[in-house]
Amino acid sequence: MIVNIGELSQLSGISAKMIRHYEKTGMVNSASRQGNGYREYETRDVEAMRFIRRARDLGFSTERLRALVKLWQDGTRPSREVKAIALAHIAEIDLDIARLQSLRDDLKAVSDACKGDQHATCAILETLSGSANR
Amino acid sequence: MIVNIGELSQLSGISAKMIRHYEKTGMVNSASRQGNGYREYETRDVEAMRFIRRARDLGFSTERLRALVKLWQDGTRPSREVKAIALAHIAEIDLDIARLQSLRDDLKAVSDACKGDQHATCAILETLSGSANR
DNA sequence: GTAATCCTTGCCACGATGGTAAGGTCAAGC
DNA sequence: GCTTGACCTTACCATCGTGGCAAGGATTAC
Repeated sequence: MIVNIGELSQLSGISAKMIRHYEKTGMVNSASRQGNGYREYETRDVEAMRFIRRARDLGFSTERLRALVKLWQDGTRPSREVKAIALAHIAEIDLDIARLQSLRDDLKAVSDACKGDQHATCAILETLSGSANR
Repeated sequence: MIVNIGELSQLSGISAKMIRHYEKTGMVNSASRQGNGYREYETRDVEAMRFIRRARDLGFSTERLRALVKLWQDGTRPSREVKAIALAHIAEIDLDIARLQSLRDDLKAVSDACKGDQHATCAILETLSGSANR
């Protein structure tokens, strides 16, 4: 089954634009071309692009995605290497969550101090302008 | 007290680069210039830039930051408007956290299924390539 | 033959920030 | 008075992932 980029896009859920981008930046191998210059893809490429979409949906960065694709293509990799990438990604997300949570708590505290009525006096602005917290 | 952009940068913790950027994009009023073309700032401007830095540290987007600065400068705003911006920001962060948490859980589940040893068989790659979950 | 739909490449945009380059200005030391 | 170094100015480019648009070629359906 040979498909053009549009169909690959539909089959994988990745825009044609991004497929070309992934090719240009070396995430996937360059597609072979038909006589008219159109890229041609076969089943294996559809699988690869679906792989990439699922990994992308799990939030893997381009860099890690690149490594994952490489390992996926290498039938002899130890699963340890794959897992290491996944764990690193999880650790990063945990950090992001903690950071956001702390930010959220700070923000909540600041916000709670503000009455939020029709008066001009606002604890939030006071905190931000430093008149309250220093 | 009149200071140049470098000193304003030090006093506020915002790079000179970004101060110019904020001016160009209308976040703050254009600074008046000295005879030599240098921007000149006074106490009020230092306060404004500190205000911006604190809000930025709390993760406010440029758009919301712009609104906050405006309200800060308007002595007659009802605190309700300020609080609305803060609450919207909090709600957004809550969404971000929930999204990350869900992502993290999915990732953890996928990762846990992988032995992570020296063998090539890898549940993570199988999940991503769709051979396991559909 | 024409219209519609695909494909190609290339350039510009986003948001927040940093880098770098090329040049003007100022203050201090000789 | 001249050099040096630190500061200031503007302008352009880069990031990262994605979309948009434009100009043009190819294909397909009528």
